[in-house]
Amino acid sequence: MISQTFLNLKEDKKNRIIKAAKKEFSRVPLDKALVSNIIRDSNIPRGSFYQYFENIDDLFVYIIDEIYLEALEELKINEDNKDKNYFDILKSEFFNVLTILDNGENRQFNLNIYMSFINSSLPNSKLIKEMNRLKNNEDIPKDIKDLPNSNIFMGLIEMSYITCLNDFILKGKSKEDVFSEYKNYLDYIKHTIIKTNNLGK
Amino acid sequence: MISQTFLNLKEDKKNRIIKAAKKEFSRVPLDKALVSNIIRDSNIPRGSFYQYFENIDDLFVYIIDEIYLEALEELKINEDNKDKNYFDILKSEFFNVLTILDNGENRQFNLNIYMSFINSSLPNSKLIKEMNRLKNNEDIPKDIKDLPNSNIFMGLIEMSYITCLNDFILKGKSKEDVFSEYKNYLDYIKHTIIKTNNLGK
DNA sequence: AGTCAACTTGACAATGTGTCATTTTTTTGT
DNA sequence: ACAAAAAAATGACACATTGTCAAGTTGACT
Repeated sequence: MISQTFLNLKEDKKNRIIKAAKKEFSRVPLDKALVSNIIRDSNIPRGSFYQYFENIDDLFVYIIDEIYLEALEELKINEDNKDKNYFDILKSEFFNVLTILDNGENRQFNLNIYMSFINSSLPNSKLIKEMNRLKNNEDIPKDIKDLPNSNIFMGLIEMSYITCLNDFILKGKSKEDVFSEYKNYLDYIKHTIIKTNNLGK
Repeated sequence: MISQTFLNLKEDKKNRIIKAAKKEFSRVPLDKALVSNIIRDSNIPRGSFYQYFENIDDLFVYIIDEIYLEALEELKINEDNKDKNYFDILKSEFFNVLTILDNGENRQFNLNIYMSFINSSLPNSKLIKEMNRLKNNEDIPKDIKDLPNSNIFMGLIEMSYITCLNDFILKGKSKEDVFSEYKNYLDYIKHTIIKTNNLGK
């Protein structure tokens, strides 16, 4: 866990460290990130670093939680899901995620974060907990939950999400292309559900 | 590239190196594997290692190509796809892959290989080239290729494959469970294709 | 001014990588 | 059979990185 000592630091010093860390996490994924670079760039002694953080993972978790949880909160506030059907909600949620990530300046940073997520288990991250919560979504409407093959097409929906996100981040496809790809998958799935189950809406 | 010098080595020495390397790649994914461990275990001097291999990736590629390409070849020979429809071929191919991987003794090894694949680009690997060739499968029957939404459900099929492989390797599910999961997805997809396109068979 | 806990610091041991000059072995030409 | 040349083997070395720790500094409170 991050130390109280770090939290108590003067804003200037704290910001220098955060800035240097962001720079390092933009350079490479967590795996390859070096404490040495961060202490050089932020101009703090080695000993201090280990006073503030248990290790580099600790700092990583602090930074991503700070950045993405904030962005996620902001989107939630602006979201209005009344009068939308389930598939439309999914689409707009995906669009929001793309919007957070589609920041030219931070593209490499986001890519490295994504790779770090794949590779590391970061049990202390609030962001990861939040993402898992979203994954085991409890907001699935009852009529869909009750369909005979519910678990299968919920699986297909999740796969589509992951695949499209992968295309965006790892294959560097544009936001527009990927969003349209996601919509196509969802429409196809929705279409087949209606055809095979004679559902309205 | 691996050096001719290594290939010319006496069997005994070569095997010692391969054995030590397999041990190391079973311990951790490529990222974390140490040359130091391999030269200690195989009892060769540091200089020799770098005489034989450019770096540790080089050795890694050699070993996985050796192991998996062989296994892949063997399966191809035994495979008889006559009189099978496309979905059944996909199922038996997936089953074969599971069979290669479902080796209790090498489970950790396989897991680490899989993680290494996700994390590293290994352009010299014949196995990776072969896998990409399989991915852009040209054996898709014409009637399926010509369907209106062909690319979408080909996408769904590929996603199912990757998801189920992930469940097997990363989530540690059993071969049986994962195979049944894969069949469910494929049957669902097949079913919806038939329903929506009125295809026979 | 004195005390004490909290904070800071950089030198250090431990561990790793890749290189290279030197030595040893093998091959080649006569 | 022997010398020269080529190939292979070797380990010390320069350099980089991590995490620790003993010693020094600070500042709040008495």
